[in-house]
Amino acid sequence: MTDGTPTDDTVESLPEESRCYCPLGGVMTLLSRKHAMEVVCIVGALGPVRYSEIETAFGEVSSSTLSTRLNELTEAELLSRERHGEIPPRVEYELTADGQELRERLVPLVRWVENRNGSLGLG
Amino acid sequence: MTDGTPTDDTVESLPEESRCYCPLGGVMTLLSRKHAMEVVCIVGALGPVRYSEIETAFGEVSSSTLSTRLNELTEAELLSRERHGEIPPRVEYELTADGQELRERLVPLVRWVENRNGSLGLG
DNA sequence: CTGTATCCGCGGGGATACTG
DNA sequence: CAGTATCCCCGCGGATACAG
Repeated sequence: MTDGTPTDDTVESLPEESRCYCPLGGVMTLLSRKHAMEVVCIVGALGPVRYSEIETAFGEVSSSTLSTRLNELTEAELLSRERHGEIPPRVEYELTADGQELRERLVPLVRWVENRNGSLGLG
Repeated sequence: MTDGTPTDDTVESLPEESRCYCPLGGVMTLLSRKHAMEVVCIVGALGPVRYSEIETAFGEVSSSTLSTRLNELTEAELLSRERHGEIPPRVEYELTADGQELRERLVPLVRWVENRNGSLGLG
């Protein structure tokens, strides 16, 4: 999208041997951790955002967990951490280019899930 | 897609208040469980598929875990279970209409992740 | 073949306290 | 403010045995 990566994966166009059924590691494992997708969405939606703002956007998440998630995503280069290093400390998180590409794939999924949560009684 | 649900969620068109940063429950929690997304992809890719075929498609997954995942997804009406009830028992899993909608959102995500796994050393 | 039942270990994640 | 360190517990998920 930003780099010419093909994104026209309409399901109909996928060949039988679409390589879906292979062991997914790394990022997929990361994304399966609690609140990981939400963090990506929040940071994407709120733009450059501070730690406490993310914390507030969540109703429920402990600081340790959020911190861990943030580090993992930053480590995976999905998030960038910018320190405006003075006192009081000011740090801003933002999606990297890769993070935005991820979010583009995440948003349709999340929105679809939200709709289902609403229409059925699954939430 | 099959029912007129809007699917044109290009990120650019999303307003600032895109409701991404809300507590996601139910299906999202389910999808965050181990191998859940893979199961959806496998069943989608392999069409009506038997238990043992799914088990084989995974290199590593215990029968209990697979069984649990299958039940959860069926319970959520993302999968359908069809019993051709004789002996030997023959059961086939298939995506429901909802399951296919989900898979449509999952495939771009999964494929993108796979590419990253390949290009970086994250897998 | 298609699962379920049981046991159990490991680690994810919450709470809390504390630091730069 | 922006986290990290620690403790601890729950529950996910693997292994195994067994059932319809």
